[in-house]
Amino acid sequence: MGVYDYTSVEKKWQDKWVKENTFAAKQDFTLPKYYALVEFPYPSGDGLHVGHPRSYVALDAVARKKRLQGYNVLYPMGWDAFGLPTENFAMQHHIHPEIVTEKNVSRFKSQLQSIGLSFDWTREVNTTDPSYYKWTQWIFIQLFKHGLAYKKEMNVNYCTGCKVVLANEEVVNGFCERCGSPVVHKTKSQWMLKITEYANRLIDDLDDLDFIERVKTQQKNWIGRSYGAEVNFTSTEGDKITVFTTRCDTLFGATYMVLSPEHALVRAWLENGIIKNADEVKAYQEEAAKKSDFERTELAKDKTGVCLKGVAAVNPVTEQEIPIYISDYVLSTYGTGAIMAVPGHDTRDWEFAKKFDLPIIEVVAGGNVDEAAFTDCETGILVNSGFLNGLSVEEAKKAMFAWLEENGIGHRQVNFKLRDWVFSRQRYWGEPIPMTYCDKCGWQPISEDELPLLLPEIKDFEPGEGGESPLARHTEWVNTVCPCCGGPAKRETDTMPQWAGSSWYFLRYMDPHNDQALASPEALAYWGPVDWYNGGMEHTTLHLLYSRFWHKFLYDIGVVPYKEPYKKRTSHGMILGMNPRAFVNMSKKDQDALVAEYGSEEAAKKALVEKYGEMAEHPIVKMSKSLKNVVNPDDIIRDYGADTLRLYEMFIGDFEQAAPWSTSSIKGCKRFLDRIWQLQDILIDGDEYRPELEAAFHRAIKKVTSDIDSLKANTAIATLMALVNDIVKTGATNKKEYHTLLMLLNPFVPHITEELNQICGLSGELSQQAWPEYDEAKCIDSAVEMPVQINGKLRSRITVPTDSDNDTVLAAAHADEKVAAAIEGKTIVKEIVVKNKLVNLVVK
RNA sequence: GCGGGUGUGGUGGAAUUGGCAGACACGCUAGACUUAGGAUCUAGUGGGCAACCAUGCAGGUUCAAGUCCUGUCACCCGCACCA
Repeated sequence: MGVYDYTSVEKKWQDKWVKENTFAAKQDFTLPKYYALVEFPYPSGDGLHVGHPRSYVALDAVARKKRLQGYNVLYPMGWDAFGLPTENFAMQHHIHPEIVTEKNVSRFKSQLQSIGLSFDWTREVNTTDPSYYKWTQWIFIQLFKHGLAYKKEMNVNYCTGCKVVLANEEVVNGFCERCGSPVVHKTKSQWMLKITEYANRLIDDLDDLDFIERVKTQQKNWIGRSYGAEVNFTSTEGDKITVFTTRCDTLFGATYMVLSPEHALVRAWLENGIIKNADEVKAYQEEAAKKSDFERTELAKDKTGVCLKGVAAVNPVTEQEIPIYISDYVLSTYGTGAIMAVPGHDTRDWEFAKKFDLPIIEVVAGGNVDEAAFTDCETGILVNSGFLNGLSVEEAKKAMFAWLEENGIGHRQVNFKLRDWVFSRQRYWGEPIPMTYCDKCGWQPISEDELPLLLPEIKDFEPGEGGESPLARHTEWVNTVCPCCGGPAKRETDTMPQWAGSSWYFLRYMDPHNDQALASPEALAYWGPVDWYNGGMEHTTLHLLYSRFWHKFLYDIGVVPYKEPYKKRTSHGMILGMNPRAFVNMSKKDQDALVAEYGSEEAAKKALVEKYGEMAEHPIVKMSKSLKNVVNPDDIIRDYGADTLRLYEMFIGDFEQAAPWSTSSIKGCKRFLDRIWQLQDILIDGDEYRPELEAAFHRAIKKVTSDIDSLKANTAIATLMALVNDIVKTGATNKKEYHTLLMLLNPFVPHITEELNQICGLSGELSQQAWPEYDEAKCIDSAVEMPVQINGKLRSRITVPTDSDNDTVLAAAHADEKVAAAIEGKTIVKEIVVKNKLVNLVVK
């Protein structure tokens, strides 16, 4: 039948699918539904790289299989198109971001279509479309009306590169997650969202979800719930100093206190002249304020601080006076910004106490507090602790809670690491925040029937130097009337962060053209929640957490009928590339040249590390533009075809694991497809599996069916390769077999399978057929080959009828020549037969 | 430091409840067909001449361990002075 012309065949089917909307979800809400979702991309100017399709193809296979199994499948795609790179590109090239976005979207879309993904393109959404962001703004207004959006003057992370405020989640080691510029602190008035209000539910509700474990633990750690107590100390000046502690059992061992340098009491005491060493204290405060987050963590090992002279605290349980220090190891943003220090049983306090020569009292026996803090809560027994003596840590905590409450000194308290979400960005290319400020009425949302509040068309979207939004310069837009009193008011000029539009997009797919609501209640009830959501690990504490928060809020106000947006969450591993700077990846010629230059291979490698950093030691690294090791899917499709690309991405390895791209391995996938193509030459009639292949087919159906659902496409494909090998060995295949094979392959390689099915006239379009069924009873061959072990070592193999009883199997084993020779003259101690698996004879 | 994960041929990776380690593929070797081969096909391919030895390392349980238990090492990812 000649060579397979993948280019024209793939084009033919892709055009047909787009033209006929073959994969559009049906509006029939009585059918069983399945909602498969992949994270919609940010349409950057670079186009797709081979990492994108890994996620898309995996769920495409799931979606295609579910359709064949009779589900009404929603598998949508859209564009998360607001964001900085587009805006930066637009500024550099003096093109409006809207035009840049449009261009990028059309490139992405044609790339996705050239992969043959079965997206429902009738439901495409775009976060920058006013008919979409109308509802993003609407949700913000609801958040405001329910007290979950508030404006606050606060210390924020400010990226010196992007000139924009960042959320905590966007700061990595003190640097901007996106551009890598240092992040500094600034005080700015910001819109905040009270995600902390949902902290408990965001943790607790994880229990019922089918999320991969690392996503759950990462979210839990990020939210960082800890159970403890708030305890009130008093100062010698009569102030109440509240601390948070998880170890109230150690209160008798609190020998000093530490406040964060920013603590309000320190400011008050300085103002009142209570602190005698004010200069020293002020100097330390300034020093601490200057440090970036990065410096603060870098210097973490070495404790610094200043003792406040002229004021002390009283330990409420010992009634002893203890000194008060300020130190930047106490964070103003966690707990109460103040701690009771128990050097005997907290590592940080211990280090601090050693450095400042403070008393260390052992209150939990079991370690040696002179050498190190004893932090074991399991085995320790309370000592030197009055009424707690002799108790375990757990018991002592309970007793202390009771004592604190009885005496009005403290109470149980739960604290979180999670901070409220900084929601303002001083940028142009984002959703306008639909709020106005009036001197009389304060902040007011604009009337909901004025939504969407359109982003005004402006030309100068450079950010202001002082970190001011570009919109602020457009007074004709800024000046408006107060929706409350009708007086003069000003619009909010900050825009929403990139995460806004993606926090609810999966709901819009359910009913994307609705102009009365973000989606109809019927559509929301039918399609939700998302059955399977796949996306990157990097979004675990960003998009994934944010969207769970918004969803819970929408649930609370009755918009959505279920409290979690996603039933199941998985995460694909990255596709890695060759590191051209690693010695082992260089051509022989370049290696020789380097060896010649530096004298030896070792010296050459060392020189590379000096030149490029440690990275030069790793042969496999992330793909990046700077290394020029990015593989473009367009090239792969041109050289091998979309089906080969799809097959390879699924075959490359464990889906959850990172995998290096290999240009040679991909050939194996191409070869396999060519063999599938060639099978048509040996096609014979027949509408039943031939006996010699029947069991193999039933097993393959079973394996592929379950493997697609458990993200093991690699083994599903291996099974199909083995099946093809078996078929080829028989020298022929019949129509029934070929059709089943093409059906099983269809979710992975839809083009070639549809084409072969059509050429050979096997059935109507595969996309309209029913998924093959298997019969458990027929998965088993009539005879099995069983290994025979003597003392656990393989000695021979016997073939017996399947499900033979032990006596039959043993008789066959003993009849075997090699076995007989091996046990010659030995005593049989034990005979083990595992049905259909193996025989083991234990001899002496 | 805390949390999560991974260690299997030259490479990517397979191995239901413990039950033939290395499926499937890449690469490599030899051969065939070819003017040619970076195409295709056939055969071979963990190590060792063998007995045997092999799943990071050291023990243990078991008739039987990649899988279970104890200890240990290495690497990767996330968080990181969170009281």
